[in-house]
Amino acid sequence: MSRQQPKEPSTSRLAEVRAARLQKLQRLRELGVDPYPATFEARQPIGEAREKAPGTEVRVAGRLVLWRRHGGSTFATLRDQSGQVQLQFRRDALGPDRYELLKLLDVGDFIGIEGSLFTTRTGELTVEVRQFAVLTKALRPLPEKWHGLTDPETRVRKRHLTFISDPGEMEMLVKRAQFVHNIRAFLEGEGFVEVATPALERIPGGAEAEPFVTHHAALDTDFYLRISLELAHKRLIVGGFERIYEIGRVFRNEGLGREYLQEFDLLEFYWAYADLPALKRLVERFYATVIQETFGTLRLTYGEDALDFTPPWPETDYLELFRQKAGIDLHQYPTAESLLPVARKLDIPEAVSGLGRGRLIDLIYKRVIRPTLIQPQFLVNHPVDISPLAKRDPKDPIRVQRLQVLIAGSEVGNGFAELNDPLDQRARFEEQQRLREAGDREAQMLDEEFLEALEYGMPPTAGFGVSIERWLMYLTNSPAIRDVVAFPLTRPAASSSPTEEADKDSREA
RNA sequence: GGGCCCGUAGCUCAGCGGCAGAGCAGCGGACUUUUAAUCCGAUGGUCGUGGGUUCGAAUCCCACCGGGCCCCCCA
Repeated sequence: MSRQQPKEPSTSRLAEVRAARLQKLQRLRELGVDPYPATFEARQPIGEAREKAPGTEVRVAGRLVLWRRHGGSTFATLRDQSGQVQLQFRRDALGPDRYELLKLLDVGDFIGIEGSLFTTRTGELTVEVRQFAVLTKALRPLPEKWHGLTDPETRVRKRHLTFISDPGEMEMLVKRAQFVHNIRAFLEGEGFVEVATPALERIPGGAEAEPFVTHHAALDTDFYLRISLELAHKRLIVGGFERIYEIGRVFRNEGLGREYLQEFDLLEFYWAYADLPALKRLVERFYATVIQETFGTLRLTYGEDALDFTPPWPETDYLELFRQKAGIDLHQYPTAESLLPVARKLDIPEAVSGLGRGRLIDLIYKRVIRPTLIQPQFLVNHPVDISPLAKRDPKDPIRVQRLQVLIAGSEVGNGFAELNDPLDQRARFEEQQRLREAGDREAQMLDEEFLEALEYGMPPTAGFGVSIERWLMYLTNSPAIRDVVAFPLTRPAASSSPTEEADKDSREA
């Protein structure tokens, strides 16, 4: 990509370091050493090499992370993903010419080495290097070897440096991979088929959230990025699928916060002919199995709280909860107008007229009630106002057949007996549409295609959804949800910072 | 979007109205079992950006940019 020698920024320490490394690079080439060879054959992971007995020949490769030069003997620390090991280079073993080459290496370079294992008198397992090869010359210095990289902004903007200076950070992503693998394994084992549905939609549905807008050039048409997987999945159920799931990236145009991402992986599954009690049993088993297999235990802690995922989990009644924790009997407040003064009395400034009854209930719930629900539990019997896609409870039509999984005061799973009455669904969309027109940007849009599909008939179906990241955040005791993703969203960096200028110079050269 | 705090060398940090500092890394040198190796020497700055106050600003004030925490909001 870069065509010639990059131009140097005139006045920075970074530029000097880089110039010195470029000179070493040039020198290597003059000596006939390829600083970027294609391969290093027959390498073994350092972690494996460390298991061998002293005297064994090993062949390992990795990044140089520390140098200790002592005249005719040089110690270094070499690291790969499996671990690190000390190297010793000796002038009398390598010969003066090869030993001189070490001067052209820096911390940060990748090298491959061959040598024999021994233990130093201080007990450190070490490879005495017989041969070495440059695998990649690095041009920029690594973060400080002792303090590492602590600036939170740099850590999030330059994730590669975070992983280099703090290899433990990689474990989160490895854990996530295992977690997702275990989720798939469980659902496949239950006969669920993985499907893939479009992220570009004309009408984003299935959740209450503000969507991102994008544009298709050839069609000259705006599309939305999906905010959930739900409506496409239900159309598949209409089509005859009985057990489907997807782990799909969804996008929500909302603020940044410790519990929120702008894009995240949503797991949803739909299960035809299953009712809410069956769903509940499955979800309990699902969580317990996946957690046990990923973490080896069902007892985890989040912050101050000890969480126990051992089934069965308690079941909490939504309306009863309002009576107990807030002293509100929701049956007494059938309209938004009657509920509004109650919300205002609870000191909820966002409660304003124009909001629907459902939003008011949701606000009271999220502000006053949910923070008190710590242990894993099912929240059931939600009012119909806050669940426009769930089936009504035949015994009490103002409630729906829904279950939410709550962990540490947060929603970590949401299941429904899905609404399959096309006329009821149309009426609820129309109510949402009315709220939308009244200014609620998170109210759902009416999706005519979906309604038409429902008119062909969807069998009774249970559905469930959970954010992989939110779930993992609570399981791994992470203070912020961005801690469980590789590259969380950042604002564009200011172009005027010195670091940025240096970056720009090297790109433009 | 609101409140509080932060931004000084590639990295980690001092300095908080009077010459821009240290450690690590880098450069030169000594050193063949070190462990953040050690020792000697030379070097390194748009003090986030812009404006203002002042004889004088990294330091005080204002705005902006970026970040962190707490509210708020969508799993």
